[in-house]
Amino acid sequence: MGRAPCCEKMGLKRGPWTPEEDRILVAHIERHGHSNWRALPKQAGILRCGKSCRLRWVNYLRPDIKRGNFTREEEDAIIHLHHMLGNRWSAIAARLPGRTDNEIKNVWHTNLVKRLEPKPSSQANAAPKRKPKKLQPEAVTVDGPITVPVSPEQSLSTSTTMASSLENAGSFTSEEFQIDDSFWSEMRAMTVDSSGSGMETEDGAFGADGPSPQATNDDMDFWLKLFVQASDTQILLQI
DNA sequence: AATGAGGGCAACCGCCAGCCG
DNA sequence: TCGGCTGGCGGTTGCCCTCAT
Repeated sequence: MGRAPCCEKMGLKRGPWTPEEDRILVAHIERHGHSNWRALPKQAGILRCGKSCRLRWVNYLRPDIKRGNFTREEEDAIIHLHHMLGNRWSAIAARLPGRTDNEIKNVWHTNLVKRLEPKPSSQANAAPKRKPKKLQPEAVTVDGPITVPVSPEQSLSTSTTMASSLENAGSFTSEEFQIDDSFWSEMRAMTVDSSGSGMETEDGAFGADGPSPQATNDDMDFWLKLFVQASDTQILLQI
């Protein structure tokens, strides 16, 4: 079958979206929905291909998208989910309300990969060459092993379903495994208890030396233990 | 103040799976 | 059952911004 012609072959616009294009797209979707992405640009009067419109909407214009920096909890969740799901960014994004797969993918490749890379000992304590582009006001790092989100709404405060990831790990179903706001409170409290596990450190979730294979196993154990412990108050587990 | 390097992120590309006629 | 169409996904690219020199 023939591949659909791309934007440039059809004389359609490419590249960054203008505010005007954004406005038209949002207005059209709010009015008519997006039942057919291919027909949408023509109906809305946008000189873009449907794919481009969809991407723009999904990754940027959707009203439920949470802009701004990732909290430490979110980053830890990404690391954990990636550990279980691999590069299934959409599956990971589905468990992080307000975050898109593209955003998570970017964060993974720009921040978290480095965070998880084993650091050479000579550089382990070296100052970063560059300062972070943006500060993260919503994540307060303290001297101890704990980080505390300032705003629950900016962490994973909305009801977060981690069911599918756990389904992949086995034993759980969507209906049986729901995490709500207090989950992270539980987690933080337990993080203090399990400070010996090396999960949370000032430098990162896996300790300043990065994850050794053993650390990776410990990480898995940590999360499993965490889920089981949390089940007393918030989570129903059926094993 | 100028400039080169590096990082972050939006957008594109190409493939795949599912739906429908 | 088959082929075409569409939406969705993951990988990659390239521009722009920031920082160090």
